[in-house]
Amino acid sequence: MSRVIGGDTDAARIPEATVRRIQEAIKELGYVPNPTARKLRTGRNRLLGVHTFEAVFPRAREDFYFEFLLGIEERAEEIDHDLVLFTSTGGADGRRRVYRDGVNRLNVADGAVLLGVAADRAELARLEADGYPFVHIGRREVPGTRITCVVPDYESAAAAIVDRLADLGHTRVGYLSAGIDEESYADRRRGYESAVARRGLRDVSPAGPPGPGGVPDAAWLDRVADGALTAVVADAEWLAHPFAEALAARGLAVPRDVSVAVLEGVAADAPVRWDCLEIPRREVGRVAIDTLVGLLDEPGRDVTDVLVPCVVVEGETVAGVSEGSAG
Amino acid sequence: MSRVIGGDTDAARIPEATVRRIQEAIKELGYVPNPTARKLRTGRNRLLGVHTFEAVFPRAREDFYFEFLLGIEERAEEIDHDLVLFTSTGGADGRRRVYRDGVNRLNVADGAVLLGVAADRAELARLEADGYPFVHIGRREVPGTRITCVVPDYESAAAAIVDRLADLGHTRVGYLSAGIDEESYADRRRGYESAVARRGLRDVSPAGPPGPGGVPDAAWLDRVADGALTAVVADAEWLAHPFAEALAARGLAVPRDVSVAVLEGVAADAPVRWDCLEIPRREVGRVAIDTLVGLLDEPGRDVTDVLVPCVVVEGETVAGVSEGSAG
DNA sequence: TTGAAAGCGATACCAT
DNA sequence: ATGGTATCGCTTTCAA
Repeated sequence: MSRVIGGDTDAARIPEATVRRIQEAIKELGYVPNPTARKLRTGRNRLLGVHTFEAVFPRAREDFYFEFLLGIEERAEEIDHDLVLFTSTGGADGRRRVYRDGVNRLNVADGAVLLGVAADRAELARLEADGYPFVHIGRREVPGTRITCVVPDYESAAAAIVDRLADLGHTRVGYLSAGIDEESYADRRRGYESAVARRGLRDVSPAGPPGPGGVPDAAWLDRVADGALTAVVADAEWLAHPFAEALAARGLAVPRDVSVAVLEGVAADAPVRWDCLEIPRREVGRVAIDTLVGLLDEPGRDVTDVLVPCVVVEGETVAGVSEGSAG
Repeated sequence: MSRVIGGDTDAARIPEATVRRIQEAIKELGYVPNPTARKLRTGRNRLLGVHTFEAVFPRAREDFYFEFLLGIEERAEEIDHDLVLFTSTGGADGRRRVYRDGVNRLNVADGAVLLGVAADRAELARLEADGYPFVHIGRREVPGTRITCVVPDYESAAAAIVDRLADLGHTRVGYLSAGIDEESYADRRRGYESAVARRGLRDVSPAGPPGPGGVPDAAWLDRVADGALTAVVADAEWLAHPFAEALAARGLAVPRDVSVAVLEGVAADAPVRWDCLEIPRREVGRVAIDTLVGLLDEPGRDVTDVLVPCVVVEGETVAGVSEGSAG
């Protein structure tokens, strides 16, 4: 009977008469397979979990989760899976946790997509150790653990931007770091540095982290004003903006004297049309689902991080090297 | 052993030593209860389904689903349940269905909250017939079936607005109907009519449905211009607006000559600050969860529709009867 | 080809 | 007080 339900009719070579007989009986009795029992037996449910370390809907209007979820829902629907939203809070601290007094709550779903700005690395490690199939949106590195991440390809994007600067004739460039010790920032920096080396550019970045408000080191700014570099790449808009203002205070203009590119997405209606990245959040969500299902179909496979390309958006803050610039 | 896990330690009067012994064994072996098996056995999962007849996230920015989901997630989290988002589409037509070739897909969850502008009544009826525990947000009446709905209390709200008009001295009032044959509109109308009767007011509503663009019948408008009534209640803002403009064209002003109240929520930044309702969407979401869980805890209970009060928002379009009005 | 039976993991009841 | 066992509904294997 399961053979008929499972659709193995061809493989098992069941007489057509029998198939019809069973199908009629099914209709007659109003038989409905029980997904829970099915899951207990086969381990599959067509349920994919989504675990966010913060509440989703209250923030859905904001960009961070929303676009990811859009892609996740979209793709899940396409491949005929449902989504389990793990919402119930774990501890009294309000932070959401995967494990509630030792129990992995995600277990009802075949696997899960995890995301959140404040992912708990200990929980990720434990999840991996338990062999639970999951994918994390955004790179999270946990020593001694290989977790599968789906990540915007910041490294390539940063390199592409440096390449573009080099193509435009810039030879002395700098990097405005957010000073945040997080994987995605490390990715950007790595892309920048490898491209700088490859193109034989001179790196004239500020030494320390930015001051309060994202204002760079004054001494370094003076060097920039003296023409020490002609282009700058910034981790974030909140770094680029004070930088541009500091330049203006010293009589320099963007992009006339210094080109500036931002390594993150910038709202289309921002006051300055920065050259920036378009972070493919929706696509990342879709890819996360596909990666997760791949993991489920081939449990043994060792999946490395999946990179989703970023689009480089040309704005009004990058230009060719001006004639007047000191060599 | 289940006794210890289930926390029935007090009831079963198990020696403290044994409890500790088992708890240590649990930790030792890394035992983790399997929610699927649990569900199979007990029928409960702490999973609540959310079925929308359209995709949620793509519309999340819009008001319709968003506020409901906010309340749903919030309350589910509070009572320690997770949410299953039923996203996978049913047929090729793109419409989402509960039943996919006969299988009730909601069965993985203990029960479900259904919502959607285009709810499929046949599916609701079948769900009810199958004995699946669910709650519908918004009133849906299906002949021969009692489905539990959680609904904004439009009827009382409409009555309250009429009461307020009566208190302000209005004796001749009218109702601008959207002409939509839907339960929530019927609720509003019923509230209006019962209050009109109770307060002994004269009903001077237009005869037919509004014309294109929500413009009322011209003959009726002329009667209004002649002072046939002093207050109007409208199903929706798109009816109130053309009405006010038609009045203006006839030299009448709102609320000087005619008071107008709208029986739905109006955006706070709307050009006109209508007297209107505040539809408690978030609270409706919360109540839906509580009602559903109540249904699960007491399967036999026959729950009637649950009404969630609307707040009447005072704007600038309702005033007392002016002296000059014809008696 | 078809039917019978074992087992997935947890709970609840009935023996001990 | 504790250990054993039937049961939830399904899939899969093994016999007939």
